[in-house]
Amino acid sequence: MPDGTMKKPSRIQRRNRRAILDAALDVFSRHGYRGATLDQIAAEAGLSKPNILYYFDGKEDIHLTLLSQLMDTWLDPLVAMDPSGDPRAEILAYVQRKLDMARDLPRESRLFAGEILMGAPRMLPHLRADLQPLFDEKCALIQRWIDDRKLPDLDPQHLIFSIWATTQHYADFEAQVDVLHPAGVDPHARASAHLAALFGRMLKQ
Amino acid sequence: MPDGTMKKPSRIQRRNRRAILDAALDVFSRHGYRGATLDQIAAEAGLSKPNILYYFDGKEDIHLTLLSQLMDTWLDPLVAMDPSGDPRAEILAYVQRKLDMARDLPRESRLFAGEILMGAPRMLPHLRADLQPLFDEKCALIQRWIDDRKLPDLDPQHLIFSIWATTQHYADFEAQVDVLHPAGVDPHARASAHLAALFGRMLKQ
DNA sequence: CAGAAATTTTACCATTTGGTAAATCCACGA
DNA sequence: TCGTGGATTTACCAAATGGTAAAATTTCTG
Repeated sequence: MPDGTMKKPSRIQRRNRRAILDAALDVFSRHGYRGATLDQIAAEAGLSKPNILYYFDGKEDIHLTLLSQLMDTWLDPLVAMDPSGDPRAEILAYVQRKLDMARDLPRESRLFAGEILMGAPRMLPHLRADLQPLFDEKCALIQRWIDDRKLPDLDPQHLIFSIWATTQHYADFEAQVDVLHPAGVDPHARASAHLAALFGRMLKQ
Repeated sequence: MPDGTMKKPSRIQRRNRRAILDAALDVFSRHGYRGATLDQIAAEAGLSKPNILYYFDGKEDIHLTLLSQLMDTWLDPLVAMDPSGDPRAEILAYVQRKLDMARDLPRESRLFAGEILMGAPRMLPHLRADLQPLFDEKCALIQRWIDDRKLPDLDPQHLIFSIWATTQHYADFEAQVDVLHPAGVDPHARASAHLAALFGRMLKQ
């Protein structure tokens, strides 16, 4: 059993754990936690069900491993918001990074969205441990910028909520966007310009 | 079997169908389609499982009935956007109505969100039949307003996407908002002011 | 009230699904 | 090359779950 022990993982272990997590990300993001089955994950990973249970303690272990591993990637764009940069440019760059992530990592976005939508039963501790401190820190940073008259008076918390909502919308509600968006135009380019205008105006003195 | 026939439903039928749909809305919105069980719905409705299958053809029938019945309510705020009203006021009023709905009907919001998030497997026809024509109509209306110089140049489609995203965020991602939002302040009032500012600036000439 | 119709319960069933035990296979270092 | 530990498969199991048949009960109607 590769779990529990602190031995360095073998080549086979690394390969298979990666394959399982990648398959699981696919299946969980498309069907949700309850809708996903170990058989689906096993099939997509090219392994047998007992074999994936050789690498993970169970369905919940896979899900939780995914969530924790992806948390860092997910928070990176916010971490990169630089206190020494120009406030307006920093926030607008953050919007674009988040939008790029929605395009490049839609599975990750939907995985998190599904978990939050169901009340974050398995992720609440992670939210409090990882997300909340970062969120508070960046809210305080924006508030400082406001106090220094470098930004107009606005609500840092709800500004960040709106950035999350508008950018992740393109990944999480892709099915709806696809139905409504006219074919032939690049939704990402349009979204990018639209969000730049929306938040650009909001941040203007 | 009350289904199929066109007889007018009895008092008992109306009462029990309502109880089932209300219970189902609760359970589906909290656990998603796959995560919800007929036993849970039955328990919450105060009926036995075979009894709810006397009123509905199955789990999918309940889910589909809910989605269709709620579609009208869901689209009402957009329908109410008046072509003869003041453009800026109409759109800002729409934002507030959507935000109020996220507060007053969070179960409905999460039900739709879950369905869309999973690729809208049971709702795609409804989206094309009900949502798309309305969406196109209102996009055209906003475009007319822009052409008439009553609104600044903006992207109608993505403006509506952003309104949906920011307002529904408070219902769909409530678990996250609850973790991050400071206790003791009314998130709805703050959100209302924030969104009024965000979209108000966007719509200013 | 009597009978019919509608409603509800009891007792099931088949499938799916997360998970396990044990046998088997295989890679790799001595 | 051989043996050992890691990796994989085979054959299961118990619980959960969507659904059904038919009996029993309640409600409605004349």
